Amino acid sequence: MPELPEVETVRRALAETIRGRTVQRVQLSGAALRGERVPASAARRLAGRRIDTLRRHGKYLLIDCDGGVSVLSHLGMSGRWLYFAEPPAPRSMPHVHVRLAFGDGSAAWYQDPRRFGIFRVVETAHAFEDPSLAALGPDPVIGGIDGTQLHAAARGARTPVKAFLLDQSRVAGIGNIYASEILHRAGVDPRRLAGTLGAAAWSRIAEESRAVLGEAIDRMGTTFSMYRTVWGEDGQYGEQLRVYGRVGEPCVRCGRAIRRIVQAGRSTYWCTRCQPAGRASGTVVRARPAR
DNA sequence: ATCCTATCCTGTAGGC
DNA sequence: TGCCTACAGGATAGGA
Repeated sequence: MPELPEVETVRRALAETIRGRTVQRVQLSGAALRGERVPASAARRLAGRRIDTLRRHGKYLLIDCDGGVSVLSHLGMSGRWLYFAEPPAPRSMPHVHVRLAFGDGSAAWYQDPRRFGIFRVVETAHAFEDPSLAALGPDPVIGGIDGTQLHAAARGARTPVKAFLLDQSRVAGIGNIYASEILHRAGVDPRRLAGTLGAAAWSRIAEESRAVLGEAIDRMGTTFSMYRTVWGEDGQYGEQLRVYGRVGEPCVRCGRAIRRIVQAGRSTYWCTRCQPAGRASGTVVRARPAR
């Protein structure tokens, strides 16, 4: 569910709310997250720690505490971090797997119905050696990406450009919603093989990646169904989506009906007129000879 | 080596 | 209303 803009929104909100607070008590549901049971030692290592810094790379969140300990968090499809100045009764809210209670009575809870997320306690100094983080490509918002870099990385790649953008080892943070949005704005057919795209297309993709992700962060992300901010609010970028989830609706640029296809088991939305098969390849489309 | 598929889960939307 | 199916923002172990 949550992609880079949603995780960044969560990061900023947690920095506002829980930074500087001291964890007084940690409660675990005991359930496994992504098949990995959160060990009781995780709770022991966090108790008494003060939250110092909140970092993000791609869709991963790092909550750095004093004492050289960090939480590595990934929201999977349905994960949420919620902040409460005054937490509700635990039983009123299902699927909460981690409860951090702070000294001042406030709390941060990690809720994840589908349990595809990650919650690990790692050493801050070695956080990026965790296999999940070590495998990530550059973050388009933190370090930035440019077309030249993407063009070089895609050399020889036979995977469709849509799947290429979803590959977190290539670029970290783009998910299924924003991949469709970026390709629409860049005017690139999602079915094109990544290795066949030219410099101009990659330049547009890099530029639109920054633009789309930045605008989505400004609007606190996209609430398509389950994502919420730490205060339980909807993200507002959904109104700005040009193609995602809009099958059959007219393209905002040209009016042609948006189409949906399935690539690698996931929905892709695109406009056949604004994202023509030939354009990104540099093929010159000649006017049909007059008859 | 590089691809796509199936899979882990629950919640929700839509058809009948 | 209720039941059923399809699908969902992710990642990854497998098989082709």
